[in-house]
Amino acid sequence: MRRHELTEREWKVVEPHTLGRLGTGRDNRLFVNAVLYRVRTGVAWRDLPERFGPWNTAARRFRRWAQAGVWEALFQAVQEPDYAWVLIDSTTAKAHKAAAGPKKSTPAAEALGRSRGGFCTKVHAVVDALGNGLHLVLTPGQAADSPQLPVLLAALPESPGAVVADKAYDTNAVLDTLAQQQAEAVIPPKATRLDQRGYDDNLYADRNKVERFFGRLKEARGFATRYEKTASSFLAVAHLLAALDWMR
DNA sequence: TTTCGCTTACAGAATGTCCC
DNA sequence: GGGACATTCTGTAAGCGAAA
Repeated sequence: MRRHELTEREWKVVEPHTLGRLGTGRDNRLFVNAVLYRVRTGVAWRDLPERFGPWNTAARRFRRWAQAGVWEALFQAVQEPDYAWVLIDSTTAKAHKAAAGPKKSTPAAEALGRSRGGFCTKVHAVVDALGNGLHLVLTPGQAADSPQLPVLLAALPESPGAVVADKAYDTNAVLDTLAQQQAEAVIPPKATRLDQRGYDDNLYADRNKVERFFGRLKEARGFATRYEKTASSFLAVAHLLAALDWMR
């Protein structure tokens, strides 16, 4: 087995979710390994090693699978969440110049925007009590964090016991959402709040798990820097990495 | 002669399209 | 699903004329 390739155990999990008819097309495992190689090393599609076949074919197949929801389905299938509490945060991925969105779309529609650090995409995530990814959302880099919290929670099949997030999420709208879901808000109040409400600081100390989740994903150069023009392709990269993170 | 500002051409990358 | 090629985008370098 070469570096970056799927282990036997990982392939057994991934294989049921792959597309393609038997007897046609190239080896699905070889293809998934090609995607992993690219995502983890950050090489351009056209620089894909020859052992993976024509780069163009692999690139297009990756997009087809992304549009068919294969990578997202895999991400959802591997989850065995602990909803005792969830942690929410965001990170930014600087966009490579080649990631400028396709002409038929707009930068905002492809989750691209200017922020500190330049042209970038913001990745919002909710992870379970053990620090495993549950749902991911992309927005342009300048987008605020707090409006995405309800979006992330709405994607969960059940309401968590508590939600842990940093001060950026201390808004009335967020607190209302959590109250409606009967989830404890473990969010420090902003310094400007007149009501400096208390929160469970022991649980808040657990917030590093979502930071570590991003850290693990960012070990892949293809996630730390966005090379994809479309949001769907970049989200597919994130889904694949988050799925493999569950198998670690 | 140098500097500035503008335009143009090109390179390099991901994605789209046609056809099989 | 695959092969070949086209399209579209940004950054950069080169070319050019005007002004200092």
